[in-house]
Amino acid sequence: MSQISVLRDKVKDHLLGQIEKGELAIGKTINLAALSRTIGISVTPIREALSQLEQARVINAVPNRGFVVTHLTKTEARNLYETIAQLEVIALESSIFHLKDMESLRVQEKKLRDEKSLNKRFEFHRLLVKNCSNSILLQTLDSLKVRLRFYEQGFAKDTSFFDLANRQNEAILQAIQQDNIPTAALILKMNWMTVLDYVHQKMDENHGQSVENQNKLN
Amino acid sequence: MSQISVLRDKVKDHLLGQIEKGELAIGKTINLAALSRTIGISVTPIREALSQLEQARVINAVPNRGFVVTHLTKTEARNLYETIAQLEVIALESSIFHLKDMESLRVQEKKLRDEKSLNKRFEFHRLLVKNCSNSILLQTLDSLKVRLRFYEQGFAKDTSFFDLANRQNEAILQAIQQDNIPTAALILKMNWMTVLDYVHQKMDENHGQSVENQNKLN
DNA sequence: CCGTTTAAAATCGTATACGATTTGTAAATT
DNA sequence: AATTTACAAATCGTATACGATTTTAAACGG
Repeated sequence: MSQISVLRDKVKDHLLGQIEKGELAIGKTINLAALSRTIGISVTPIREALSQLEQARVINAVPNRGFVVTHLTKTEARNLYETIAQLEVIALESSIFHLKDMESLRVQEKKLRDEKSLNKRFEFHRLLVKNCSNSILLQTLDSLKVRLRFYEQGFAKDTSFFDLANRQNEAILQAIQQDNIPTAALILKMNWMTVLDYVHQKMDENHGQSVENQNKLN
Repeated sequence: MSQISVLRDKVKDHLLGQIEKGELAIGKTINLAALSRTIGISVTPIREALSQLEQARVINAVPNRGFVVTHLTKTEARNLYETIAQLEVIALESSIFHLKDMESLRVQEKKLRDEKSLNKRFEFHRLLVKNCSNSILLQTLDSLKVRLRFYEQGFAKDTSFFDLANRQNEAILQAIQQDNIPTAALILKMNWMTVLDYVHQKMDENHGQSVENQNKLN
Protein backbone atom coordinates (compact mmCIF):
# COMPACT_ATOMS: atom_id res chain seq x y z
CA MET A 1 0.00 0.00 0.00
CA SER A 2 1.26 3.43 -1.02
CA GLN A 3 2.85 5.65 1.60
CA ILE A 4 1.38 8.79 0.11
CA SER A 5 -1.25 10.34 2.23
CA VAL A 6 -3.49 13.28 1.56
CA LEU A 7 -3.57 16.12 4.04
CA ARG A 8 -7.08 15.19 5.06
CA ASP A 9 -5.70 12.10 6.75
CA LYS A 10 -3.03 14.11 8.55
CA VAL A 11 -5.65 16.47 9.87
CA LYS A 12 -7.78 13.57 10.98
CA ASP A 13 -4.84 12.01 12.80
CA HIS A 14 -4.18 15.34 14.52
CA LEU A 15 -7.79 15.61 15.65
CA LEU A 16 -7.92 11.99 16.81
CA GLY A 17 -4.76 12.67 18.81
CA GLN A 18 -6.43 15.67 20.41
CA ILE A 19 -9.45 13.59 21.30
CA GLU A 20 -7.27 10.91 22.85
CA LYS A 21 -5.53 13.51 24.97
CA GLY A 22 -8.83 14.97 26.07
CA GLU A 23 -7.91 18.27 24.46
CA LEU A 24 -11.10 18.62 22.49
CA ALA A 25 -13.69 19.96 24.87
CA ILE A 26 -17.31 18.91 24.83
CA GLY A 27 -19.44 21.70 23.41
CA LYS A 28 -16.54 23.33 21.63
CA THR A 29 -16.92 24.62 18.09
CA ILE A 30 -13.80 23.92 16.12
CA ASN A 31 -12.37 27.17 14.77
CA LEU A 32 -11.15 26.45 11.26
CA ALA A 33 -8.82 29.45 10.95
CA ALA A 34 -7.23 28.76 14.33
CA LEU A 35 -6.72 25.10 13.55
CA SER A 36 -5.31 26.03 10.15
CA ARG A 37 -2.74 28.29 11.83
CA THR A 38 -1.94 25.67 14.46
CA ILE A 39 -1.20 22.81 12.10
CA GLY A 40 -0.13 24.84 9.07
CA ILE A 41 -2.69 23.30 6.68
CA SER A 42 -5.35 25.25 4.79
CA VAL A 43 -9.02 24.91 5.66
CA THR A 44 -9.90 22.74 2.66
CA PRO A 45 -8.44 19.45 3.91
CA ILE A 46 -9.44 20.47 7.42
CA ARG A 47 -13.06 20.62 6.35
CA GLU A 48 -12.69 17.27 4.57
CA ALA A 49 -11.32 15.68 7.73
CA LEU A 50 -14.02 17.22 9.88
CA SER A 51 -16.64 16.04 7.41
CA GLN A 52 -15.31 12.55 7.94
CA LEU A 53 -15.51 12.87 11.70
CA GLU A 54 -19.07 14.08 11.22
CA GLN A 55 -19.81 10.98 9.18
CA ALA A 56 -18.33 8.88 11.96
CA ARG A 57 -20.66 10.64 14.42
CA VAL A 58 -17.71 11.91 16.42
CA ILE A 59 -18.76 15.53 15.94
CA ASN A 60 -21.73 17.36 14.45
CA ALA A 61 -21.83 19.92 11.66
CA VAL A 62 -24.12 22.85 12.40
CA PRO A 63 -24.81 24.86 9.23
CA ASN A 64 -23.20 28.32 9.27
CA ARG A 65 -21.85 27.72 12.74
CA GLY A 66 -19.33 24.99 11.99
CA PHE A 67 -18.27 21.64 13.39
CA VAL A 68 -19.04 21.16 17.08
CA VAL A 69 -18.28 18.52 19.65
CA THR A 70 -21.80 17.57 20.54
CA HIS A 71 -22.91 17.54 24.12
CA LEU A 72 -23.16 14.22 25.91
CA THR A 73 -26.50 12.57 26.52
CA LYS A 74 -27.57 9.55 28.48
CA THR A 75 -29.33 8.14 25.45
CA GLU A 76 -26.29 8.38 23.29
CA ALA A 77 -24.18 6.85 26.05
CA ARG A 78 -26.53 3.91 26.28
CA ASN A 79 -26.62 3.42 22.53
CA LEU A 80 -22.84 3.67 22.28
CA TYR A 81 -21.99 1.37 25.15
CA GLU A 82 -24.56 -1.20 24.12
CA THR A 83 -23.40 -1.27 20.53
CA ILE A 84 -19.74 -1.43 21.47
CA ALA A 85 -20.42 -4.18 23.99
CA GLN A 86 -22.29 -6.23 21.42
CA LEU A 87 -19.68 -5.77 18.75
CA GLU A 88 -16.84 -6.66 21.13
CA VAL A 89 -18.72 -9.77 22.13
CA ILE A 90 -19.13 -10.78 18.51
CA ALA A 91 -15.49 -10.06 17.78
CA LEU A 92 -14.31 -11.95 20.85
CA GLU A 93 -16.47 -14.94 19.99
CA SER A 94 -14.86 -15.21 16.58
CA SER A 95 -11.33 -14.84 17.91
CA ILE A 96 -8.65 -17.41 18.39
CA PHE A 97 -6.06 -16.72 21.08
CA HIS A 98 -2.50 -17.94 20.88
CA LEU A 99 0.10 -18.07 23.61
CA LYS A 100 1.61 -14.71 22.80
CA ASP A 101 -1.81 -13.13 22.59
CA MET A 102 -2.48 -14.22 26.14
CA GLU A 103 0.91 -12.88 27.09
CA SER A 104 0.17 -9.47 25.61
CA LEU A 105 -3.19 -9.36 27.31
CA ARG A 106 -1.74 -10.21 30.68
CA VAL A 107 0.96 -7.59 30.32
CA GLN A 108 -1.64 -5.00 29.38
CA GLU A 109 -3.96 -6.01 32.19
CA LYS A 110 -1.12 -5.55 34.64
CA LYS A 111 -0.24 -2.17 33.16
CA LEU A 112 -3.86 -1.17 33.65
CA ARG A 113 -3.73 -2.17 37.28
CA ASP A 114 -0.50 -0.27 37.82
CA GLU A 115 -1.56 2.88 36.08
CA LYS A 116 -5.06 4.21 35.55
CA SER A 117 -5.02 5.36 31.95
CA LEU A 118 -7.75 5.59 29.36
CA ASN A 119 -5.28 4.76 26.62
CA LYS A 120 -4.29 1.59 28.41
CA ARG A 121 -7.93 0.74 28.93
CA PHE A 122 -8.69 1.12 25.25
CA GLU A 123 -5.55 -0.82 24.36
CA PHE A 124 -6.62 -3.71 26.57
CA HIS A 125 -9.94 -3.87 24.75
CA ARG A 126 -8.22 -3.59 21.41
CA LEU A 127 -6.08 -6.61 22.29
CA LEU A 128 -9.19 -8.53 23.29
CA VAL A 129 -10.66 -8.25 19.79
CA LYS A 130 -7.67 -7.83 17.52
CA ASN A 131 -7.65 -11.46 16.40
CA CYS A 132 -11.13 -11.22 14.96
CA SER A 133 -10.71 -11.49 11.19
CA ASN A 134 -13.64 -9.25 10.35
CA SER A 135 -11.96 -5.94 9.56
CA ILE A 136 -15.25 -4.17 9.00
CA LEU A 137 -16.36 -5.12 12.47
CA LEU A 138 -13.09 -3.93 13.99
CA GLN A 139 -13.14 -0.66 12.05
CA THR A 140 -16.70 -0.05 13.18
CA LEU A 141 -15.60 -0.58 16.76
CA ASP A 142 -12.65 1.77 16.39
CA SER A 143 -14.93 4.40 14.98
CA LEU A 144 -17.49 4.13 17.77
CA LYS A 145 -14.77 4.25 20.40
CA VAL A 146 -13.64 7.67 19.24
CA ARG A 147 -16.94 9.14 20.31
CA LEU A 148 -16.81 7.02 23.47
CA ARG A 149 -13.68 8.89 24.46
CA PHE A 150 -15.75 11.98 25.16
CA TYR A 151 -17.79 10.06 27.68
CA GLU A 152 -14.76 8.73 29.47
CA GLN A 153 -12.37 11.65 29.32
CA GLY A 154 -13.97 13.11 32.47
CA PHE A 155 -12.89 10.00 34.35
CA ALA A 156 -9.21 10.11 33.43
CA LYS A 157 -8.37 10.84 37.07
CA ASP A 158 -11.26 8.93 38.62
CA THR A 159 -9.97 5.95 40.61
CA SER A 160 -13.47 4.58 41.14
CA PHE A 161 -14.01 4.52 37.42
CA PHE A 162 -10.91 2.46 36.75
CA ASP A 163 -11.57 0.14 39.68
CA LEU A 164 -14.95 -0.56 38.20
CA ALA A 165 -13.82 -0.72 34.57
CA ASN A 166 -10.93 -3.04 35.44
CA ARG A 167 -12.81 -5.24 37.82
CA GLN A 168 -13.55 -8.07 35.50
CA ASN A 169 -10.44 -7.96 33.33
CA GLU A 170 -8.79 -10.85 35.14
CA ALA A 171 -11.93 -12.94 34.99
CA ILE A 172 -12.18 -12.31 31.25
CA LEU A 173 -8.59 -13.39 30.72
CA GLN A 174 -9.05 -16.47 32.85
CA ALA A 175 -12.11 -17.56 30.89
CA ILE A 176 -10.24 -17.09 27.65
CA GLN A 177 -7.30 -19.04 29.02
CA GLN A 178 -9.67 -21.89 29.78
CA ASP A 179 -11.06 -21.72 26.24
CA ASN A 180 -14.38 -20.68 27.70
CA ILE A 181 -15.10 -17.91 25.22
CA PRO A 182 -18.86 -17.69 25.86
CA THR A 183 -18.16 -16.93 29.52
CA ALA A 184 -15.47 -14.44 28.61
CA ALA A 185 -17.91 -12.76 26.26
CA LEU A 186 -20.61 -12.66 28.90
CA ILE A 187 -18.30 -11.08 31.47
CA LEU A 188 -17.05 -8.62 28.88
CA LYS A 189 -20.57 -7.48 28.11
CA MET A 190 -21.42 -7.22 31.79
CA ASN A 191 -18.35 -5.11 32.27
CA TRP A 192 -19.42 -2.64 29.61
CA MET A 193 -22.88 -2.44 31.11
CA THR A 194 -21.39 -1.78 34.51
CA VAL A 195 -19.33 1.04 33.11
CA LEU A 196 -22.43 2.42 31.39
CA ASP A 197 -24.27 2.46 34.70
CA TYR A 198 -21.41 4.37 36.28
CA VAL A 199 -21.34 6.86 33.41
CA HIS A 200 -25.10 7.35 33.69
CA GLN A 201 -24.77 7.87 37.41
CA LYS A 202 -22.09 10.49 37.00
CA MET A 203 -24.12 12.21 34.33
CA ASP A 204 -27.09 12.39 36.68
CA GLU A 205 -24.87 13.94 39.34
CA ASN A 206 -23.56 16.50 36.87
CA HIS A 207 -26.98 17.22 35.38
CA GLY A 208 -27.12 20.82 34.14
CA GLN A 209 -23.38 21.43 34.28
CA SER A 210 -21.37 20.12 31.37
CA VAL A 211 -23.79 17.47 30.30
CA GLU A 212 -27.17 17.92 28.78
CA ASN A 213 -29.92 15.39 28.69
CA GLN A 214 -31.10 16.04 25.19
CA ASN A 215 -32.78 12.97 23.89
CA LYS A 216 -33.80 14.59 20.68
CA LEU A 217 -30.21 14.65 19.54
CA ASN A 218 -30.42 10.91 19.39
CA MET B 1 -33.99 20.60 13.61
CA SER B 2 -33.03 23.30 11.14
CA GLN B 3 -33.96 22.83 7.50
CA ILE B 4 -30.71 24.39 6.29
CA SER B 5 -28.45 21.93 4.70
CA VAL B 6 -24.95 22.35 3.41
CA LEU B 7 -24.17 21.37 -0.15
CA ARG B 8 -22.09 18.47 1.07
CA ASP B 9 -25.26 16.74 2.17
CA LYS B 10 -26.94 17.39 -1.16
CA VAL B 11 -23.99 15.85 -2.98
CA LYS B 12 -24.07 12.86 -0.67
CA ASP B 13 -27.76 12.37 -1.29
CA HIS B 14 -27.13 12.52 -5.01
CA LEU B 15 -24.40 9.90 -4.79
CA LEU B 16 -26.46 7.64 -2.55
CA GLY B 17 -29.26 7.91 -5.09
CA GLN B 18 -26.87 6.86 -7.82
CA ILE B 19 -25.72 3.90 -5.78
CA GLU B 20 -29.31 2.83 -5.16
CA LYS B 21 -30.03 2.96 -8.87
CA GLY B 22 -26.93 0.95 -9.65
CA GLU B 23 -25.55 3.83 -11.63
CA LEU B 24 -22.19 3.92 -9.90
CA ALA B 25 -20.12 1.22 -11.50
CA ILE B 26 -17.67 -0.94 -9.59
CA GLY B 27 -14.13 0.07 -10.38
CA LYS B 28 -15.15 3.53 -11.54
CA THR B 29 -13.15 6.58 -10.52
CA ILE B 30 -15.47 9.45 -9.81
CA ASN B 31 -14.60 12.39 -12.06
CA LEU B 32 -14.91 15.53 -9.95
CA ALA B 33 -15.19 17.99 -12.83
CA ALA B 34 -17.82 15.91 -14.60
CA LEU B 35 -19.86 15.47 -11.44
CA SER B 36 -19.54 19.20 -10.74
CA ARG B 37 -20.98 19.98 -14.19
CA THR B 38 -23.72 17.38 -13.79
CA ILE B 39 -25.07 18.59 -10.48
CA GLY B 40 -24.02 22.23 -10.74
CA ILE B 41 -22.04 22.28 -7.49
CA SER B 42 -18.34 23.12 -7.20
CA VAL B 43 -15.80 20.46 -6.32
CA THR B 44 -15.28 21.62 -2.73
CA PRO B 45 -18.49 20.20 -1.25
CA ILE B 46 -18.20 17.29 -3.67
CA ARG B 47 -14.88 16.35 -2.13
CA GLU B 48 -16.34 16.76 1.34
CA ALA B 49 -19.18 14.39 0.49
CA LEU B 50 -16.83 11.89 -1.10
CA SER B 51 -14.58 12.09 1.94
CA GLN B 52 -17.59 11.10 4.01
CA LEU B 53 -18.35 8.15 1.77
CA GLU B 54 -14.71 7.15 2.13
CA GLN B 55 -15.07 7.30 5.90
CA ALA B 56 -18.16 5.11 5.60
CA ARG B 57 -16.07 2.62 3.57
CA VAL B 58 -18.43 2.98 0.62
CA ILE B 59 -15.62 4.11 -1.66
CA ASN B 60 -11.84 4.45 -1.44
CA ALA B 61 -9.66 7.49 -1.88
CA VAL B 62 -6.54 6.80 -3.91
CA PRO B 63 -4.02 9.65 -3.57
CA ASN B 64 -3.60 11.67 -6.77
CA ARG B 65 -6.03 9.40 -8.59
CA GLY B 66 -9.23 10.30 -6.78
CA PHE B 67 -12.19 8.54 -5.21
CA VAL B 68 -12.88 5.08 -6.62
CA VAL B 69 -15.60 2.51 -6.19
CA THR B 70 -13.47 -0.30 -4.88
CA HIS B 71 -13.63 -3.71 -6.50
CA LEU B 72 -15.61 -6.42 -4.79
CA THR B 73 -13.91 -9.16 -2.85
CA LYS B 74 -15.15 -12.31 -1.21
CA THR B 75 -13.53 -11.32 2.06
CA GLU B 76 -15.26 -8.00 2.15
CA ALA B 77 -18.53 -9.67 1.24
CA ARG B 78 -18.16 -12.07 4.11
CA ASN B 79 -17.25 -9.34 6.57
CA LEU B 80 -20.11 -7.15 5.41
CA TYR B 81 -22.80 -9.79 5.41
CA GLU B 82 -21.72 -11.20 8.72
CA THR B 83 -21.63 -7.81 10.41
CA ILE B 84 -24.97 -6.77 8.95
CA ALA B 85 -26.53 -10.08 9.94
CA GLN B 86 -25.30 -9.74 13.49
CA LEU B 87 -26.40 -6.14 13.83
CA GLU B 88 -29.84 -6.90 12.40
CA VAL B 89 -30.19 -9.74 14.85
CA ILE B 90 -29.29 -7.45 17.73
CA ALA B 91 -31.67 -4.79 16.49
CA LEU B 92 -34.48 -7.29 15.97
CA GLU B 93 -33.99 -8.76 19.42
CA SER B 94 -34.43 -5.35 21.01
CA SER B 95 -37.50 -4.48 18.95
CA ILE B 96 -41.11 -4.42 19.96
CA PHE B 97 -43.66 -4.99 17.20
CA HIS B 98 -47.12 -3.47 17.22
CA LEU B 99 -50.07 -4.38 15.10
CA LYS B 100 -49.42 -1.78 12.45
CA ASP B 101 -45.76 -2.76 12.32
CA MET B 102 -46.79 -6.28 11.43
CA GLU B 103 -49.17 -4.85 8.88
CA SER B 104 -46.41 -2.82 7.23
CA LEU B 105 -44.11 -5.80 7.20
CA ARG B 106 -46.71 -8.04 5.61
CA VAL B 107 -47.48 -5.47 2.96
CA GLN B 108 -43.79 -5.11 2.19
CA GLU B 109 -43.24 -8.85 2.12
CA LYS B 110 -46.03 -9.20 -0.38
CA LYS B 111 -44.62 -6.37 -2.49
CA LEU B 112 -41.32 -8.22 -2.50
CA ARG B 113 -42.97 -11.37 -3.75
CA ASP B 114 -44.80 -9.49 -6.46
CA GLU B 115 -41.84 -7.53 -7.68
CA LYS B 116 -38.19 -8.41 -7.43
CA SER B 117 -36.58 -5.15 -6.38
CA LEU B 118 -33.49 -4.41 -4.37
CA ASN B 119 -35.09 -1.31 -2.94
CA LYS B 120 -38.02 -3.34 -1.72
CA ARG B 121 -35.65 -5.89 -0.27
CA PHE B 122 -33.76 -3.25 1.66
CA GLU B 123 -37.03 -1.66 2.76
CA PHE B 124 -38.26 -4.96 4.14
CA HIS B 125 -35.11 -5.26 6.21
CA ARG B 126 -35.40 -1.66 7.32
CA LEU B 127 -38.92 -2.35 8.60
CA LEU B 128 -37.64 -5.39 10.47
CA VAL B 129 -35.28 -3.28 12.57
CA LYS B 130 -36.84 0.17 12.62
CA ASN B 131 -38.35 -0.24 16.06
CA CYS B 132 -34.98 -0.76 17.67
CA SER B 133 -34.36 2.31 19.82
CA ASN B 134 -30.59 2.28 19.35
CA SER B 135 -30.08 4.94 16.69
CA ILE B 136 -26.34 4.35 16.58
CA LEU B 137 -26.92 0.72 15.77
CA LEU B 138 -29.42 1.59 13.04
CA GLN B 139 -27.18 4.25 11.55
CA THR B 140 -24.32 1.78 11.48
CA LEU B 141 -26.52 -0.67 9.65
CA ASP B 142 -27.62 1.96 7.12
CA SER B 143 -24.03 2.84 6.49
CA LEU B 144 -22.91 -0.74 5.94
CA LYS B 145 -25.83 -1.40 3.62
CA VAL B 146 -24.70 1.30 1.24
CA ARG B 147 -21.59 -0.67 0.46
CA LEU B 148 -23.68 -3.85 0.37
CA ARG B 149 -25.59 -2.38 -2.54
CA PHE B 150 -22.55 -2.88 -4.76
CA TYR B 151 -22.58 -6.59 -4.03
CA GLU B 152 -26.24 -6.93 -4.84
CA GLN B 153 -26.66 -4.57 -7.75
CA GLY B 154 -25.57 -7.32 -10.15
CA PHE B 155 -28.56 -9.37 -9.05
CA ALA B 156 -31.23 -6.76 -9.72
CA LYS B 157 -32.59 -8.93 -12.52
CA ASP B 158 -31.67 -12.29 -11.01
CA THR B 159 -34.80 -14.26 -10.13
CA SER B 160 -32.81 -16.93 -8.29
CA PHE B 161 -31.31 -14.30 -6.07
CA PHE B 162 -34.67 -12.95 -5.01
CA ASP B 163 -36.16 -16.40 -4.57
CA LEU B 164 -33.33 -17.20 -2.23
CA ALA B 165 -33.26 -13.83 -0.46
CA ASN B 166 -37.03 -13.86 0.05
CA ARG B 167 -37.33 -17.48 1.03
CA GLN B 168 -37.45 -17.03 4.74
CA ASN B 169 -39.26 -13.73 4.92
CA GLU B 170 -42.59 -15.33 5.72
CA ALA B 171 -41.06 -17.55 8.36
CA ILE B 172 -39.44 -14.50 9.98
CA LEU B 173 -42.74 -12.68 10.08
CA GLN B 174 -44.54 -15.68 11.46
CA ALA B 175 -42.04 -16.08 14.27
CA ILE B 176 -42.38 -12.40 15.14
CA GLN B 177 -46.14 -12.72 15.05
CA GLN B 178 -45.87 -15.51 17.58
CA ASP B 179 -43.64 -13.37 19.78
CA ASN B 180 -40.85 -15.82 19.16
CA ILE B 181 -38.14 -13.24 18.53
CA PRO B 182 -35.15 -15.55 19.09
CA THR B 183 -36.42 -17.82 16.31
CA ALA B 184 -37.08 -14.87 14.05
CA ALA B 185 -33.55 -13.64 14.71
CA LEU B 186 -32.08 -17.03 13.99
CA ILE B 187 -33.93 -17.33 10.68
CA LEU B 188 -32.93 -13.80 9.79
CA LYS B 189 -29.27 -14.55 10.34
CA MET B 190 -29.52 -17.77 8.39
CA ASN B 191 -31.11 -15.85 5.56
CA TRP B 192 -28.22 -13.43 5.37
CA MET B 193 -25.74 -16.29 5.43
CA THR B 194 -27.63 -17.99 2.61
CA VAL B 195 -27.45 -14.85 0.55
CA LEU B 196 -23.74 -14.55 1.32
CA ASP B 197 -23.21 -18.07 0.01
CA TYR B 198 -25.03 -17.19 -3.18
CA VAL B 199 -23.00 -14.01 -3.60
CA HIS B 200 -19.78 -15.94 -3.04
CA GLN B 201 -20.88 -18.55 -5.57
CA LYS B 202 -21.62 -15.95 -8.20
CA MET B 203 -18.32 -14.21 -7.50
CA ASP B 204 -16.52 -17.51 -8.06
CA GLU B 205 -18.31 -17.95 -11.37
CA ASN B 206 -17.37 -14.44 -12.43
CA HIS B 207 -13.78 -14.74 -11.22
CA GLY B 208 -11.56 -12.54 -13.37
CA GLN B 209 -14.33 -10.50 -14.96
CA SER B 210 -15.79 -7.71 -12.88
CA VAL B 211 -14.84 -9.05 -9.53
CA GLU B 212 -11.38 -9.38 -8.10
CA ASN B 213 -10.36 -11.58 -5.24
CA GLN B 214 -8.03 -9.17 -3.51
CA ASN B 215 -7.82 -10.07 0.10
CA LYS B 216 -5.22 -7.50 0.83
CA LEU B 217 -7.74 -4.73 0.36
CA ASN B 218 -9.41 -6.04 3.46
C1' DC C 1 -29.20 48.56 35.46
C1' DC C 2 -31.25 45.70 31.91
C1' DG C 3 -32.93 44.67 27.48
C1' DT C 4 -32.87 45.82 22.67
C1' DT C 5 -30.86 47.48 18.51
C1' DT C 6 -27.12 48.42 15.49
C1' DA C 7 -22.78 47.95 13.42
C1' DA C 8 -18.32 45.88 13.12
C1' DA C 9 -15.58 41.80 13.40
C1' DA C 10 -15.16 37.05 12.97
C1' DT C 11 -16.24 32.90 10.87
C1' DC C 12 -18.40 29.68 7.67
C1' DG C 13 -19.24 27.51 3.22
C1' DT C 14 -18.34 27.63 -1.44
C1' DA C 15 -16.22 28.74 -5.82
C1' DT C 16 -12.07 29.33 -8.21
C1' DA C 17 -7.08 29.38 -9.30
C1' DC C 18 -3.07 26.81 -9.75
C1' DG C 19 0.88 23.61 -9.08
C1' DA C 20 1.52 18.52 -8.92
C1' DT C 21 0.41 14.10 -10.63
C1' DT C 22 -1.76 10.88 -13.64
C1' DT C 23 -3.69 9.51 -17.95
C1' DG C 24 -3.96 9.18 -22.79
C1' DT C 25 -2.01 9.52 -27.29
C1' DA C 26 1.27 9.68 -30.88
C1' DA C 27 5.78 8.78 -32.40
C1' DA C 28 9.92 6.13 -32.15
C1' DT C 29 12.15 1.82 -31.36
C1' DT C 30 12.72 -3.10 -31.23
C1' DA D 1 3.16 -6.11 -34.21
C1' DA D 2 4.44 -5.06 -29.60
C1' DT D 3 6.84 -2.12 -26.53
C1' DT D 4 8.86 2.09 -25.01
C1' DT D 5 9.30 6.98 -24.78
C1' DA D 6 7.90 11.69 -24.83
C1' DC D 7 4.64 15.07 -24.27
C1' DA D 8 0.12 17.24 -24.07
C1' DA D 9 -4.24 17.00 -21.84
C1' DA D 10 -6.87 15.87 -18.01
C1' DT D 11 -7.47 15.54 -13.30
C1' DC D 12 -6.38 15.84 -8.39
C1' DG D 13 -5.48 18.15 -4.04
C1' DT D 14 -4.77 22.33 -1.87
C1' DA D 15 -4.65 27.23 -1.01
C1' DT D 16 -7.01 31.40 -1.38
C1' DA D 17 -10.73 34.79 -2.31
C1' DC D 18 -15.15 36.26 -1.22
C1' DG D 19 -20.15 36.61 -0.24
C1' DA D 20 -23.30 35.02 3.52
C1' DT D 21 -24.11 34.25 8.25
C1' DT D 22 -23.07 34.43 13.06
C1' DT D 23 -20.93 36.47 16.97
C1' DT D 24 -19.42 40.27 19.62
C1' DA D 25 -19.27 44.80 21.30
C1' DA D 26 -21.03 49.30 21.56
C1' DA D 27 -24.83 52.44 21.62
C1' DC D 28 -29.42 53.52 22.87
C1' DG D 29 -33.81 53.65 25.38
C1' DG D 30 -36.82 52.58 29.26
